[in-house]
Amino acid sequence: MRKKTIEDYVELIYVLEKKKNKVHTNDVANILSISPASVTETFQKLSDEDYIIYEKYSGVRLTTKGKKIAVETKRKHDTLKSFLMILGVSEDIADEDACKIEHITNPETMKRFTKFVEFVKKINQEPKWLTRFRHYYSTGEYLPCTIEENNGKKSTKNQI
Amino acid sequence: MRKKTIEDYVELIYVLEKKKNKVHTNDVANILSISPASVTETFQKLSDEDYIIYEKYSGVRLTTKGKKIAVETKRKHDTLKSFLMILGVSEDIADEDACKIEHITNPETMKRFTKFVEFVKKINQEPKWLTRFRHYYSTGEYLPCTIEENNGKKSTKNQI
DNA sequence: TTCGATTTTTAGGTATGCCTAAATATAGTA
DNA sequence: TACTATATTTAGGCATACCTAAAAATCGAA
Repeated sequence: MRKKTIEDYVELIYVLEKKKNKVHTNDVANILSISPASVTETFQKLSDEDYIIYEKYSGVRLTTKGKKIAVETKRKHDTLKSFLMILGVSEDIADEDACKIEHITNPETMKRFTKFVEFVKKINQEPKWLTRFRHYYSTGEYLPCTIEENNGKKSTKNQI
Repeated sequence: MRKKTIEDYVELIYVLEKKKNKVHTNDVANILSISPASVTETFQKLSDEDYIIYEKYSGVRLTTKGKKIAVETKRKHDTLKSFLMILGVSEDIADEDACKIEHITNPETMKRFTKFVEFVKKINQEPKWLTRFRHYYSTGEYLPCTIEENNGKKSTKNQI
């Protein structure tokens, strides 16, 4: 796997803190699939830079600064995951890709994604255009938007 | 800037080859904003791994293998850029973000993006739902889809 | 056709994020 | 409480992608 960023660490610590109070070297090492020794090194670095409070052998907690980054990153992650799933990406892959994309996108791009997710979720059902997209994705067939007229017949007059 | 991948190099060489026949150390160094010495190192590595044909002091060309990667990467780049621009991201930022995202997304995700771009571009005008999305983005106001009925009046009955 | 300017390569160095092995601290149980 | 198992840290090492300075090759103009 790619090298881990500060954001990866604080986001993970943030998630684990909800369950465990203190987050330990081994917890992080197992999840990130790296050696505990490497986690210790990074804890020292994150502590120097004031993202976490770290005392040897006793686990870590986020500082205010660390928590801020964590919350922002988690929010980006969740938005990206929703965004990808709206397009039909499976949950596992959406989660993986969100993990990678969350660290690199421009704030403008991120804002577009956020608004897009909001836009799609404004109404309770799946929007018709999205249903048509899914149909196009799986069959290759492009259906024009058919509209239920008052008389119950369909029309292709007003394509949307 | 982040460390450059093999894909970054071959994609750039591919683009430059169209104009220059042979691509030189300095061309690449300037564009990637790294020292010519570093480019030489990477050329040696890419040559060892059969992505480019490299002879000292004489520039490089892509091999078949290198060109294949380059074309794939460029296609991903172009698709991502279009995708982001459809959502309203400005061209410059779309280009930058495409550069980063192109290296990391799962093929499934990439396929969804590709199909989405196709879907939107199937018809000549901007789809109505997309117009409504842009409106929502810039004003925060969620307009339900209004349909021109045969009698010329608008209705919000059939929301799409 | 030679010589100065430019390009490219080589040599040597730095920072970082990972590793393993060994040392040390802590925790749980007898 | 003491001992063993587990968790953590330290020490030393490796690979990589960058760097600068200096050497070497090439180019182009007089």
